[in-house]
Amino acid sequence: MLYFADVILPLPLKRLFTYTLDEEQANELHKGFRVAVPFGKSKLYTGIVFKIHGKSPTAYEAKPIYSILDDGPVVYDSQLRLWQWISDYYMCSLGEVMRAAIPGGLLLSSETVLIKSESPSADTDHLSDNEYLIYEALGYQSQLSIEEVADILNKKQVLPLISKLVDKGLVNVQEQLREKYKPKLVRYVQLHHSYRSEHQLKELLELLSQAPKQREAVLTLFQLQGDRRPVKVKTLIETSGSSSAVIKALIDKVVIEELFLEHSRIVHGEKDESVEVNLNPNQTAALTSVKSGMEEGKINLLHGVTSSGKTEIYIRLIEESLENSKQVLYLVPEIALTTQLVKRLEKRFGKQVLVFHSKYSLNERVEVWQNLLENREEGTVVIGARSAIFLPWAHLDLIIVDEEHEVSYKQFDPAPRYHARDTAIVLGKMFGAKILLGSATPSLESYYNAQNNKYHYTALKERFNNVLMPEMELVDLSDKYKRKRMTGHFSDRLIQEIQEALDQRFQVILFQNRRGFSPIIECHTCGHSPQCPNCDVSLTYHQYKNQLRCHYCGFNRPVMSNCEACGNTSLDTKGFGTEQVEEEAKTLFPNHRIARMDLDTTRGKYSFDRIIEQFEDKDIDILVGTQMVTKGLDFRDVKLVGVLNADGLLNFPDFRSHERCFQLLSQVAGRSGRTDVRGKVIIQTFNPYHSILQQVSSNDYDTMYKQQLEDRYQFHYPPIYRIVKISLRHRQIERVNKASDWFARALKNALRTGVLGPEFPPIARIRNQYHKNILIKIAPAQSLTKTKEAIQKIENSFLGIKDFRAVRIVINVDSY
DNA sequence: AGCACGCCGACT
DNA sequence: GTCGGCGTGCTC
Repeated sequence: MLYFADVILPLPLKRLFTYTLDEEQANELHKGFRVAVPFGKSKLYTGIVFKIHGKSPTAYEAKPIYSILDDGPVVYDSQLRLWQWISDYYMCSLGEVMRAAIPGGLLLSSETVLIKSESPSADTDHLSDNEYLIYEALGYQSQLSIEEVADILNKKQVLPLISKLVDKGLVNVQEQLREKYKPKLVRYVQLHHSYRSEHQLKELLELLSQAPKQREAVLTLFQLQGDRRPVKVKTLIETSGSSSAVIKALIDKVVIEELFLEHSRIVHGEKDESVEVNLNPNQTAALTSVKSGMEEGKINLLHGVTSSGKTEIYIRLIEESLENSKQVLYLVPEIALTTQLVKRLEKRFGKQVLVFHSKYSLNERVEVWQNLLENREEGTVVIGARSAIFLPWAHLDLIIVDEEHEVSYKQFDPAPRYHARDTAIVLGKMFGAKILLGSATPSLESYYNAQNNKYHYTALKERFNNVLMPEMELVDLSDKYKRKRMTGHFSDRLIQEIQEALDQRFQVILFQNRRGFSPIIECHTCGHSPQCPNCDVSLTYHQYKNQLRCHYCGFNRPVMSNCEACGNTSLDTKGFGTEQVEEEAKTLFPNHRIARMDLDTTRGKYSFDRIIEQFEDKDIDILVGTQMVTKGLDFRDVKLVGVLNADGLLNFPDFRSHERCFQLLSQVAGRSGRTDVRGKVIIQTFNPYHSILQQVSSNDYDTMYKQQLEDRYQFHYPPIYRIVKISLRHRQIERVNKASDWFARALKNALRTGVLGPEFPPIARIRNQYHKNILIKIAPAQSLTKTKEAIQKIENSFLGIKDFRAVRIVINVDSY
């Protein structure tokens, strides 16, 4: 009997790869195990076993696997089914799903190393200089990596030289598997076993009477070691007041022995039994409604305005699942994963809380994964960003998708371009889990489903503790400019309100959805503005480094004082970002502490938390920020929120821009106000009569929904139609044009209707590559599966055309 | 995705 | 003459 394993490799390749197994391996190996397999020219990859069977491949001879890496599955069957669904639905390979799903730390990769041949032929005379250099280096070092060889020789292409050395029998090459995950080891000590009894100890202490420090350390260790457990070196040093030199001396004398124990990197917060979660009548009613929806087996949408207390409802539901030792997935958008929220859950659920998040290190993510594999039967709640859907769930009981409308739930690049909310729903269905989507401003998709009775809908319209909705004021910028009532980008109204809030010792949030100082530098004389050499965009001015940067390719260069086109010094800035707002605010309010929160100031793991903490502690009076400040923050003392310019949000060339503008502004607005003081929101705009801004200021979700839905009907967009975007790109504009024309024509032939383009996107060239998009709109009655099959077929023929093969194609299902 | 092979221009 | 640029093809 022959055995074969179909293996998923973490590569963007459509097919699986088949390897042979011997009898023993076939008995040990199962679906979902990791294996190391040779692939291509003598490289080892980590793969996941997808299927074990006895059908020999006919077209080629399968290679044997290199080794089995696990004694239990790392990915469960249900996970693999989810992978398959993602691969089918989002039109990507299983390998791409695998790469997104498995934490990098679990993927071993191999490295080719050079080692000295065991029986070196003495023939070193006929070596070239370079060959001799390498041969000599191997005399000092037992092995050399390819990179090291390249470094020694100071050139890139070294493989021909290496194969010459191999041919001459002087060196051998070997593949070495490298484990990336490293358990955290902590240094412990314990008394040597010959000093464990009191009698032995006494003798020892006498022996050490000449060394009081060591004596003291041994005594302390004996006391600490009461139950014979090893003691952390750190603890011993702290309690005994000795130094590491003393410890080392004792280890050298074999009085104590050192050992290293594995420690978990998962830090648990303290459970606080005294914290009570009391629901007000509105919340209780909402909870009852959600539960009735769950009993009907429906997906639930909880529409709760900011500060209405959705989290307490989540906590109640989580509690019930955990009491039954079930698992809960609590999805949040990346930037909403704040320490505040995690702490709150930890106080309630203690060690049952796990956090899974992209700012976590490779090792930390592996440990969360392993924790779920090892504690299958325990109640656990994982709070995580979108990739948490891939964790090895065993008995998922409840999925909460908070801020359900957030666009960041959709992965943009690379594949799989999945939507975490939609995928979570599929995952939930697989487990028969209860599903709750929560938002203050639901996506049109979810609200539409609720309206059509597909989802169970629950509204929570009152803010907690009867906090009033903030008062909204639209400020007409064109009028303010005309009447010279502007100071920089601040209108007199905004300055006045800020001053008032600050005088009353309240805090202020200023929102500008653009980082940097000002996007564009423009010459007043000739109108020229510096462009990126690689992309079709103007360079963005960043003051803190006095640099012009491209946000698309990262190109940067110093700022010149003269216009490079006409030589005049009449350079001026156009548009503005958070940096400039911060600077102007500092000039306007020199006696107050002002801080900025955007991508540039929150790069580190804790920098985000630090700013939040400072703001909470009232060490910051005015916080200037991008949309980061809109997420899940709960600040007690913010009275005023100022939106510097709402127009940038309205004018995005995207069918969702109005919806997104409403959501964003509603959320910033929600940051202001508290029980006794009504908050205030000032929105500066050139379009004060724009319907979206009117709807925001009157807090009218329903009108916004109706109007937007009408647009979506009329222009064939989601949630009525489905869309698939196909992007093509290549360095040569001609090739992109020809290829996309061909592709679009083939699509039009196959689908008849709903194919738009090809068209250049607003930024046609990025990183020296020309882009062109084709949009497919799929009518409600049209089969999604059949449409995708047609696209797939066309892509396959496309790849068969020599001239087109070099053109990159990206297919984005449900593109945002 | 990697990585080799093969074909071309530009330098020690 | 070699070095390294990229287009092309293959990986069980």
